[in-house]
Amino acid sequence: MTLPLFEDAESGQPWREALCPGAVVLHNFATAAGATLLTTLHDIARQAPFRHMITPGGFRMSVAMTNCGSCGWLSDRTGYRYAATDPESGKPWPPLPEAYLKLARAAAASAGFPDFEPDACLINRYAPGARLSLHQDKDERDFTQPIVSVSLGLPAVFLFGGLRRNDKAARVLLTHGAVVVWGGPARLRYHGILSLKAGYHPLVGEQRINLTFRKAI
DNA sequence: TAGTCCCG
DNA sequence: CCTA
Repeated sequence: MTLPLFEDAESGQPWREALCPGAVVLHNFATAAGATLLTTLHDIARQAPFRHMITPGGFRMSVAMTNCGSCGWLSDRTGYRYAATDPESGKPWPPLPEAYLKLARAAAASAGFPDFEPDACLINRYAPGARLSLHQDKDERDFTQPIVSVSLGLPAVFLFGGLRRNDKAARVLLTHGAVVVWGGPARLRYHGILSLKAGYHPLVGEQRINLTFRKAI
């Protein structure tokens, strides 16, 4: 339950970094589970391929996305929303694997959110140069449920801002296995990812994968 | 006419 | 620029 506290990011040992009330980074929390998560990811991506969605403004997102779970996050010209089916195939999104659910619940509980029941997992793939500018996650119904974000592969700089877009954002390096959990007073904080720097990760290759768990409905 | 998770 |  209580995670050991280590100050050495390179040790492979878990350690926690508090960002603000309601938000914490659990470094190396998912490092051991990484290989299993990625094997399962290949099955999901075969059923629901990664695609570059279009924002309501008509712009192509640099991050490639897919989903698993009973609903998935979508963006197109008409706006942002959750939907039970993949518009590319008309079929339901692949189910949320039990291993994903267990990891998300464990991370949430470790961060002080013991009753997290995610129904959506957005899967983001960052190639070098891909980024996500500052935004809020506010398409979900219940803001008492936290956000759980799992990083795999290449490291990326996470921006964690305030409740207004112009609030100064903290910068946190998220390496393979890091899990960020934010909820409560931090639930609607702006966040984003800086342009991914090229590199090679032994397990994931030349990319970064992010799994974002949410209770959408 | 507000919102906009784009790029510069 | 769109659309809601």
